[in-house]
Amino acid sequence: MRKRGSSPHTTHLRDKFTQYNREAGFYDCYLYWVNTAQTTDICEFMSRNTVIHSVTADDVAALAGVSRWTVNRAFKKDASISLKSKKKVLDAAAELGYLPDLLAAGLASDKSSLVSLLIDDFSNPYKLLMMERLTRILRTHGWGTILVNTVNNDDATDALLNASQRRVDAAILIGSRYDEAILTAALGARAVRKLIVFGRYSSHPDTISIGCDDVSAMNQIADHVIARGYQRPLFLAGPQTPSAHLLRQDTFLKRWSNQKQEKADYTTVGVYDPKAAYEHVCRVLGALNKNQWPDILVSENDAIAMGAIDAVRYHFGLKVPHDIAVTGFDNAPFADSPNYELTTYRQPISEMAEQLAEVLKGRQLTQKLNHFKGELIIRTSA
Amino acid sequence: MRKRGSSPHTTHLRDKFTQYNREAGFYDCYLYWVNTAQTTDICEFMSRNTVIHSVTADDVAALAGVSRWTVNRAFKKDASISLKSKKKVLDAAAELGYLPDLLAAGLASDKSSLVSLLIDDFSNPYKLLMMERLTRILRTHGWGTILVNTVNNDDATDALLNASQRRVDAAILIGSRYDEAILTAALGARAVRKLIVFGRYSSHPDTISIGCDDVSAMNQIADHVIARGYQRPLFLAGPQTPSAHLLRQDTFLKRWSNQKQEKADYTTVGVYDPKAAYEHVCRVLGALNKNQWPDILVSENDAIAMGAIDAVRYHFGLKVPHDIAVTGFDNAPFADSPNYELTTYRQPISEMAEQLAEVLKGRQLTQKLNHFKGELIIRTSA
DNA sequence: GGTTTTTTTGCACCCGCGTGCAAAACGGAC
DNA sequence: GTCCGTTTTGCACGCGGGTGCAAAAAAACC
Repeated sequence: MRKRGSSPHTTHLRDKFTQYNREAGFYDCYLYWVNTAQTTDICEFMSRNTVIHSVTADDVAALAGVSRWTVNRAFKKDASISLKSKKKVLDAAAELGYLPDLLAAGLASDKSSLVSLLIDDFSNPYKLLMMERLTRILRTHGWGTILVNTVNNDDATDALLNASQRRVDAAILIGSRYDEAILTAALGARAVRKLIVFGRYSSHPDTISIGCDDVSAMNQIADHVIARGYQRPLFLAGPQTPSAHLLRQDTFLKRWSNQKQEKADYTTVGVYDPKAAYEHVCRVLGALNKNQWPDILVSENDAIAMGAIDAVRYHFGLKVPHDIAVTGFDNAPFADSPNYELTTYRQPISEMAEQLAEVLKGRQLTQKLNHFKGELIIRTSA
Repeated sequence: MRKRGSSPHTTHLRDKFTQYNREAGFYDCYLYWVNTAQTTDICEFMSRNTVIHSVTADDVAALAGVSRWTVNRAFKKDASISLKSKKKVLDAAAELGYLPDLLAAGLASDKSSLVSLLIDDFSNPYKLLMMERLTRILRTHGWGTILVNTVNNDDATDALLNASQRRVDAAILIGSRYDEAILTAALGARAVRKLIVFGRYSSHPDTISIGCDDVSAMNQIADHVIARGYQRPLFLAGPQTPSAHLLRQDTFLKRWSNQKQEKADYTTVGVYDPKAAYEHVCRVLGALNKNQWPDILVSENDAIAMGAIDAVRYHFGLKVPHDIAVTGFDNAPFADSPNYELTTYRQPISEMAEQLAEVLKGRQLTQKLNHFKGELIIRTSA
């Protein structure tokens, strides 16, 4: 595709592009983009050029009259390079439409600037929000995000292997069911350099878990439920993975028994999926005498809460919160829809994602990675 | 990290791993995995080993007593290699826990086996479904998916540049607002080798668009609406991008006027977002005299339809479908929720994703990439 | 067994860039 | 102009594996 660094080739490229140089603003926009990683009108820049790939640092070096390594430095911040040659290089690069090849860079430096994001659960709309934040914020810090689908639990290790083949800098788990075995596998094999559990507590050693302070959050919810005078809560729990340690559930139950001197009940839905929650709630409430019914369903997250509301409203024909109230957790998309008006707790995902970027950079600013404070959002569902 | 192919090093690795060999089933599982790309219990395999990275083909070659290139062939299907040496190599590889490095392979072969998936819209739950299918199916065909967030339109070109830096084999657009400029930029600059618009029609030349037969689909919806006897439809349109060519909208309007000898009305929501649709419907219907009200809202997709239903039900206090009916398109998550019970059209995304894989492999089996047939799903909303 | 055909194997060279170090250029003081 | 300290620049070598071809080995044939 490209004859390497051959002088005629370079000359050819040069001829090809010099026609564009006369048009004003061309360089500026390119340089601006390179320097700031902001887009002004690169769009225009790109459409004017016909070959952007297969231009290597050698080509640029030849055109700029410097060595390849100087070209290199021009694109690397904090590199020792004189302003003069930096300008020369960037000019040449702009002329040729050169951009460093991240694949080669990754191979050479053993840093792929890629992370893989493992998700095992696409039925929870909250994941959409997490993906939006994570991809956006990680990219501003230079990381690409490989989305890995592990809906089958078996796939998870497979995916991890794949991740290791791609030399990702880290694997981020935002799933709900990952168990010890997977974590151990990933870490034991050093398939990934860093294993990060995001938005969820993990007690696994060597795993970095970034999440909000579930205890404080759940206590706020409990206090709210108590303050509103509810008497018979039923906690709807999600997947029972050992590493998550049932943190939200335990916290709620403990708080309740401390405050009310009586035990609160709970039931395990097992999946963070509105439909499953719907059916579970139908079954559980259906099996109960009316006088044993809860007056509030405290859900481990919004996905469950939504299913619960649907069940209360459509299966039993009752009113939320009048007959049975519901709380959630996450402030997922649709939580604010008029169908749900869910009282819930918002995790500060953006902050958490920023922290994640710091962790990836190796600067772990704080040890308190699981104590982000979010906010209780009170709507009409409870 | 690793001394390259040095004999003492290899011996060291060998020592390190031979202890595991005695345990039964170890090889088998590894070999099985390598050959079938299926996971049996690689999990266990991985956790037993402590170094999986930084084992190169050279190490394996040394251990197996063959050349590095033979090792290579053992991992490449359809390669010419004798069964005997393949076994030798795979045994050695299993012993060392070797896996080929995709980064290096990508650099050498100029195929990264990576695609980037550009999304500009995280508020439509349908995207969740598309991501699930695409990532899962592409992975079975060997591609990793880089998720690129382009919520800011400006970011799209930036993202495309980034994609080119990563040498992705293709960029897949599943956004809603990508306009000509971006497509042209991407193609003009050859920033990406292939530009694929998925789940949506694109008239742009050089762009491969894979989608269902919108015309046939929308006609089915129109016929259903007519058959049910609705008289005053209002079409709720999404973003007005030139390349999408308003296919669904035009189809519906045309069908209606052909069948009913009168024009149907439409209004432009502009975004595929339930909230925006909610407000838009409130505004539009609010400005109309009751006698001019539509009896059915035909929506360009489910995201809009959901917002429309919410507006009808909660803002105007009316019943769906009794007062105003609603149809959608996509059969997105939540379309079957009791809140919506949306009559909609399901696109065959799995089939489409398989077709995408074929396109990536360069075998474009059919020219009819925009004529997948889905199915009309009739629920209670219309 | 000798010869031809086919399969299998080995190898030089390349992919595009990073790293650490040594040489060169620069700049200021005398 | 010389000397010395400080930038700045150039370079050999490496990252791990892919490609096409030629040599070697195996198989087929007479």
